[in-house]
Amino acid sequence: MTSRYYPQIWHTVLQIPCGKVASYGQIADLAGLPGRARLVGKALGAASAELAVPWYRVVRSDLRLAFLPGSAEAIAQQQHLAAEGVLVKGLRVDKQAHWQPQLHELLAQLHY
DNA sequence: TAATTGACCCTTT
DNA sequence: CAAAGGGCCAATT
Repeated sequence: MTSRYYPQIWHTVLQIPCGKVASYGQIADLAGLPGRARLVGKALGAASAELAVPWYRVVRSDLRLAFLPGSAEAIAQQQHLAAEGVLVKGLRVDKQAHWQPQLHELLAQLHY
């Protein structure tokens, strides 16, 4: 992996609480890379298993999964989410599971 | 160096 | 709700 951006993207994805999901664009913004949602996808695809990055907690902005419905990846993602109690109604994740961090929460994370 | 490619997003029809 | 069109930009070829 050659990108210098991937580490900060992974770090941000690690911030998503268990049982919650965030969108690619959201992660890009929080990682200080506004407008680079696509890069987040690349970074997740490049993340090795040892990094234990919760890639399955990242979905599209409309809360639908990024994978083709029925694909192996989509099914795996649904299983991971189900294991955390995130319900998926139809093709999209329940809005209730959308991570909406408050400013004070983010600031707390910056406690170096 | 130029063209192509995305695990995307937003607005408008 | 579905599709289209335009925008985005690092990585890859």
